[in-house]
Amino acid sequence: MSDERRKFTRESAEQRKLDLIEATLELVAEKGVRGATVRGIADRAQVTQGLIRHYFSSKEDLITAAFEHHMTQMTDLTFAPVTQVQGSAREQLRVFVRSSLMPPVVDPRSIALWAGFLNKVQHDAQMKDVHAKTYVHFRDQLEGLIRAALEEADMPTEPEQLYRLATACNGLIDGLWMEGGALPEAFAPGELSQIGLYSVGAIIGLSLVD
Amino acid sequence: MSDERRKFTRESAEQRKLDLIEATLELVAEKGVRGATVRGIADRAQVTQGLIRHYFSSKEDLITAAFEHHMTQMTDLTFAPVTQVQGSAREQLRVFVRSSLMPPVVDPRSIALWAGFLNKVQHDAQMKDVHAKTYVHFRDQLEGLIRAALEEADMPTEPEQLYRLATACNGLIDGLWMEGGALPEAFAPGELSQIGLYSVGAIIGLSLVD
DNA sequence: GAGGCAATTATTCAAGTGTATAATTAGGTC
DNA sequence: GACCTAATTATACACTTGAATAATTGCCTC
Repeated sequence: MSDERRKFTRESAEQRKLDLIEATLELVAEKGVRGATVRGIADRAQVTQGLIRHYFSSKEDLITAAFEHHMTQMTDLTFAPVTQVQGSAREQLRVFVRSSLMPPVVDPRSIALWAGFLNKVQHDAQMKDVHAKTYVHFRDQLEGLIRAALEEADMPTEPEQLYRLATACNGLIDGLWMEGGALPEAFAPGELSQIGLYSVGAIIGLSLVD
Repeated sequence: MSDERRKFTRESAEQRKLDLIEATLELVAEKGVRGATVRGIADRAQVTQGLIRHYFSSKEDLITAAFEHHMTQMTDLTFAPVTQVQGSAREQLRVFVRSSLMPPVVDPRSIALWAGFLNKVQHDAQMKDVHAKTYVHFRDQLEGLIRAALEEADMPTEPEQLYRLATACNGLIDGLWMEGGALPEAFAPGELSQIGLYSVGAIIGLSLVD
């Protein structure tokens, strides 16, 4: 019959896994890890629940894969703007701070995912490792940008002091990121970036505002 | 018979509610809201599950009560040290920043609770309201301390600028608080407080380090 | 275009979930 | 010391959960 529909179409393993991971992230953001049920995920990805077990050995496995995918994505999103800047070290630092405090990095969904995964992160060794590595990477990149900007301005800094500056700026950015995502209506567009630039500049003693 | 044990003992409504709320908070911190089941909560509080319905109209109701209890407790914990200081405005600000970045305010459990409740906060109007009010209260108190310290130092500041300073310091404290709770082993005791004092001082232009 | 096999769906299962209702019993009152 | 009522336990129910297995079926190969 001409109106007979395929009951399903086959997809490549990569595509199907990606579909399942993205559906998982949506649901984790909405309801947390325990609220992201295999049936809910399958529905969201428009497949039946049995397929999940075909691609992932367990729900745990899928959750871990989704977490790693998300962390990689966030890292890429955060550092992409900087790699496209050819300007001075100060300009690179400015771009980094600004883009870290704007959409799409600042986003209620990101916060919801961070919160949704935290329990797992605190209990699962593998996820804890990924989380710590991502944090250290972010902090180290920031420290490198700060060091370059200070050297460029003829303000060489002791390693220990540099560590403190980077930790402080990292905390500031994370805190503003969190507040921007948790209370989106509390800040005007660009406000967080402005506050971030001013404050990072104040902390490191090198103004980042024009 | 002399060895016959009471099958249960009656408690006042306040005590039982508090027991249930504390058991709830423990489980939310450990497993999130959905992982805090009525049976698990009842076990933890050493009662049977039916009793929960006797004191709370639903699990939802208990969760909300636990959240409000926790937020009140955190607020008290945060502001108690300041109220016991009679020193200068600068000294009060120092105490506030320092104690906000030390145990028991900085604590993995607090972060876990924050994360565990976030989903509910984002979806439940009542909880969103409590959350926003707590945030605003914290920010306003901080702004007041900053204003007083700056006035005391003969550095009067425009309201708009003051708002920006308070938001930045608030973000900094929240970010360091989050990192201290999420990565406890990454910071030595007192390290976060030291970094916080230095950075808040840098942001507001009034050193808080001796 | 016929096989064949892996991708996908369909069904089943035991355990856990919140809620509702019935059955006990502790502990104050007279 | 016998009520007697509210606190507490005990039991039941309908539904959801992750996982396991069986049954289909799309699509590539020859």
